[in-house]
Amino acid sequence: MRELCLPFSLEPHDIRQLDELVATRQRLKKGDILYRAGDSFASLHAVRQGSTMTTVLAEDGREQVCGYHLPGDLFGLDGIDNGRHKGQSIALEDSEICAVPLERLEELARHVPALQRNLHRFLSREIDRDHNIMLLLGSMRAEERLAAFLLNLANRYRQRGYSSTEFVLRMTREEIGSFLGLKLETVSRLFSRFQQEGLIQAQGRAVKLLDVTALKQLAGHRC
Amino acid sequence: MRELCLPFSLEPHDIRQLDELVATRQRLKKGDILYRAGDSFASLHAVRQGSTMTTVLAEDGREQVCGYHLPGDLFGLDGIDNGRHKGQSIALEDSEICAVPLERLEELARHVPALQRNLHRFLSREIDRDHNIMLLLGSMRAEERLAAFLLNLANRYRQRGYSSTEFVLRMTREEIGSFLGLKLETVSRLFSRFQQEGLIQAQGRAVKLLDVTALKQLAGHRC
DNA sequence: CGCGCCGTTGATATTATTCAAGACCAGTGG
DNA sequence: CCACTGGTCTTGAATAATATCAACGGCGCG
Repeated sequence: MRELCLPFSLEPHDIRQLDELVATRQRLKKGDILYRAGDSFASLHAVRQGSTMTTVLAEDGREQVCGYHLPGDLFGLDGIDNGRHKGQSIALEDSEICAVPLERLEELARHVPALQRNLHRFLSREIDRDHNIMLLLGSMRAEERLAAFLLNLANRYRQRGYSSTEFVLRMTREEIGSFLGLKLETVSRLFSRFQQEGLIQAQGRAVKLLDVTALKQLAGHRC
Repeated sequence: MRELCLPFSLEPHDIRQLDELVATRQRLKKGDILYRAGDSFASLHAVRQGSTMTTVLAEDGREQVCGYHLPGDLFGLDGIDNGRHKGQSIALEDSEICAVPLERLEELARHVPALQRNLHRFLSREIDRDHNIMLLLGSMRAEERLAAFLLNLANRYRQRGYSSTEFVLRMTREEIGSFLGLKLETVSRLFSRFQQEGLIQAQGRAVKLLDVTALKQLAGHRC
């Protein structure tokens, strides 16, 4: 959990207590579902290894990808409200996920103000993140969305000490499309076009960013 | 504050303490800005009378409406993260807004588990709400979005004891368009079409829902 | 009373989707 | 080892949805 936001600036003693909370450490295979809509909610989840994707489903079956989570990310907060998950979470590759029981986390937060604050910070960041995605979905064109998506990934890989210009996507074109509010063919065409224009080099899911400046310009400096 | 979610199931004594927190009660005129992006953040806000709209801005000036807040709604949680608001909030009509200092709310939440839980519930609901908007923006067509928007308002007016079928919008066509990821002309055309088809009756911002069933069908039962 | 914002509507342009065909690729079983 | 298969990805052509540009009417506010 050290890499997560929750322990930030906590006393060593409190960090130890927080570590003890992390009850289960679950291994998932690619495609495994961690929870479904309607499942009872009890814990936040943290990616330790691998990656996951969270989605919401409409009644008519349409699906919207809401999040793409890399190691160190915390997710699965929908459901605090009524104790039932609203969306679902699926492993994009073989992954290891930690569960943090909310009730015990709240208990600890009551005694450790810094932890309480970090938890709120985290929830607030999640809301900010969603607002940015709403901006993306509501007012950006297809090419701008993909550019923003790639730059967002670049930043997150950099933060984690990986190459920010060369990485392997774990989502299919269709999943990326769902995340960005586009159809898979549109995503595929954009990858081809970006490549033609020398912005990226891509073969399948392996991507290399060649012209980050141009991508930033496309994305409106939003990343 | 009684109508808000925070006091739900709290002891009278704790509710009194919560009431005392509500420090300022601010009057805003139509168009007044409550806070701007970058302003320092210290309080959550609650609508007591009137209505407000929260937006996020892109560097290039594009604006996305993220929320439309009616009396009883709590908003303005962006900014817990780093103490600065990420978006801005503007009054859509003459309004009265309460401020709830976060620090004191957190202090109280540490001693009142039910309040702590309600606060988390609220943050979680906000995230769910955003995910639903992402679903709307990412996978629904223009007419479906407007139908969902109108039904969402209908529900919220019903909850507040007002007519759920007849209300006055406080947003311009352009603001509705920004909220729904559409251009103002598209919104205007949809209002006209819905009227022609007998789904609604509208003149300007005064709206009457005539065929809620059909609207629900359009929105994919999402409301 | 007039000015400016707001809303409507039409014609046209642009963007993204849909439908369709085929290539590629990894994993499986013969 | 190879052929097969299902899922994924790419690409083209046609189509549909929405945006853009433009003009005008109306209402409300000063």
